[in-house]
Amino acid sequence: MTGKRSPKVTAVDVAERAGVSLSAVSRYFTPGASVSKKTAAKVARAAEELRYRPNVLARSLITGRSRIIGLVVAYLENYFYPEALERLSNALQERGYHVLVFMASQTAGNVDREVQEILDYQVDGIVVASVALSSELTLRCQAAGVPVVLFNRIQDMEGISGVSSDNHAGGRAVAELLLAGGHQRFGYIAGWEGASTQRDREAGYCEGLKAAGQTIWAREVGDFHQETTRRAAREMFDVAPCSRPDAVFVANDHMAIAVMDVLRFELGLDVPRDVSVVGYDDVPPAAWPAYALTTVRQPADRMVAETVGILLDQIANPRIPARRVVIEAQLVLRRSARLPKEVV
Amino acid sequence: MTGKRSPKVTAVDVAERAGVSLSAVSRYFTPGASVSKKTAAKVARAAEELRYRPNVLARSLITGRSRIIGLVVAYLENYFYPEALERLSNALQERGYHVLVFMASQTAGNVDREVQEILDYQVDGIVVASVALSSELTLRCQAAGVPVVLFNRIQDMEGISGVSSDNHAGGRAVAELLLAGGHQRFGYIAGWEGASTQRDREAGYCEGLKAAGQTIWAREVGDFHQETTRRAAREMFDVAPCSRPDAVFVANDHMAIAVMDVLRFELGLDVPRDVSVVGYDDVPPAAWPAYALTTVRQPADRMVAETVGILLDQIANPRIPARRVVIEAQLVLRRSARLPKEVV
DNA sequence: ATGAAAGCGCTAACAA
DNA sequence: TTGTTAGCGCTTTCAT
Repeated sequence: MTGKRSPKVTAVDVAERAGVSLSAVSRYFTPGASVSKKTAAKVARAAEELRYRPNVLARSLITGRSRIIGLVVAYLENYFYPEALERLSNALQERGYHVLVFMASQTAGNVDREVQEILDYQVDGIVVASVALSSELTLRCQAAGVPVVLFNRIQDMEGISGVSSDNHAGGRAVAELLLAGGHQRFGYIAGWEGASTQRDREAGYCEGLKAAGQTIWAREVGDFHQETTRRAAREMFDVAPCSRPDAVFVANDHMAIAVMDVLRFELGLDVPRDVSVVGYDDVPPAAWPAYALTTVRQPADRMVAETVGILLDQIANPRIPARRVVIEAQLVLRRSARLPKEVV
Repeated sequence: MTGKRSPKVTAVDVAERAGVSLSAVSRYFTPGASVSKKTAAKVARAAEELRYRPNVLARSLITGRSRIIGLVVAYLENYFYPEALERLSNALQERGYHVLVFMASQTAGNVDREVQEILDYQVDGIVVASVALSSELTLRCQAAGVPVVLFNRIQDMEGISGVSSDNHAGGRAVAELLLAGGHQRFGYIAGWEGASTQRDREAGYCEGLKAAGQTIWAREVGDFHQETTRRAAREMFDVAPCSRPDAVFVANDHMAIAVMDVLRFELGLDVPRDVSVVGYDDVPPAAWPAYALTTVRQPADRMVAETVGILLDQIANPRIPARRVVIEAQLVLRRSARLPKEVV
């Protein structure tokens, strides 16, 4: 078999061979168009023999629909995102869409160029994971009639849909758990401070502490980044035992795992005897027995389902207003945080 | 600001406003075309005011190049792949390409439908990660003139490029390490047996053992899947101490981590005192101190660079023959495997 | 360096 | 139900 490259087979070729018109071929490949059984059979046969497949790009030039969804994503090293990506892609694939990936430059703020490029591809919709959009860009998407859904982020901007878990309630639940566990000195390791998720988690945590007359005892910033987080953890815990927190809430699991490693392997502390650690997300490694991380579960499946739902609704009917969906987040109790006596 | 959707701005609109011809606009947006400074300025201005951007889909209809690379991927829960995907996408983005993702149905073999769909999008090239292709499909891609590169898999089929690490040598190096560590009973937990990576790693391991007059003492299959692997580990290690392996090579890190957890937390064994564990890939969690997994590093960066290199070469010149690249894999020594005395 | 015109592969009126 | 025709938004000869 030589590597000879056959000339491109078009619908015209199929039409000729089948002895029908170009439109007949087009109709055969358009779901729900009217073709008689007889012509359908003729087209089917010719198409099969010629190994013809419609060119979706040419099609979308006319229909105005590319069946491509642009996805902007930044932190694939946070294992919440690969999982979300897999589910998102699968859900969209089932409905005949596909995902075009755009990696956001790690340097925040530069998402704008990516989004512009996405628009160039005539995508039918955009999912932005874990980053925010400038209002300028938002406007552009709206002008282009391309719906945008923020995944795992909420933005108070007209016309921008968003799906997230209830970060505020989640943060508050962590505070209550830690309080009930009889802890005294509460640490917090923040994610990147520009992120709404980070802010909401922290606000909920503080509010929960405050309701019990407590406040944060120590605070560091980990920027959603493991190395930065390790430094933050050393800063917070490599001190005299009496001034060291006995509980710490870390803005996500990815960082919390780094914190646990520093605590146990660098500082020789026991988790949870010396320090309770709680994360956020419930990524798969949080469930690995070596960590058994108590955390707040973000239901990726439901978040993806909502994201897809909003997006497809808006594609089908552009006049549907933007929706912001906040999904309940559940505490997942494992071994990294001391429990109140009664619960045990 | 109302959500009014502006009518689509085309190159004709820009031409009119700039007082030039359609071709002038096209040339302005075509790198390396001849436009005078004066017209360029006029077009630039009009385009800016109208917020015009070329429609890449319409362009590719003519040029025959979509600047889209199709990626078929299956196991995003193996953290080797998110990392690879991120690097791949970044590398391609730098060269003006973008990745269209196709999740392969978990049931192997059905990749064919995905690849066909990819072809429909007129992609310029295809990367297939972690799965094999039928010869039928391979032929189709060739006929369509679309180069295919297998990532992390090698297939002995004419016209199919592939990039992988040296799985055979890697497996052999593991055997030698374990032998040097003074182990006596060698276990192996296999990945999915249809995978060439799995077969090569096992073959190398066996060969290494054989060279020292040893053989595999116990063997189970984990299918690249954590739950299956946990069962396999119980089967292998929940036996009388005298008949239990004192070293085990697991076909990848994702599985090796599950094995370590079963060993330590279910069976109460110490790693590496009771059992040495070695994995393959060197995914980020392998370096987390809680595992400190000795493993074989697959250099994702180099593998991606080679993949992109082959792909772009073949896109640029379709007559370039398929290339198979095998990249050296390095042993990474951590704490999960006992070391020979001299090395310590 | 520029414009006119042809056409990429397809769908969507419109007539028949 | 079927075929004819006119484009979708752009690039690319070919003249000028």
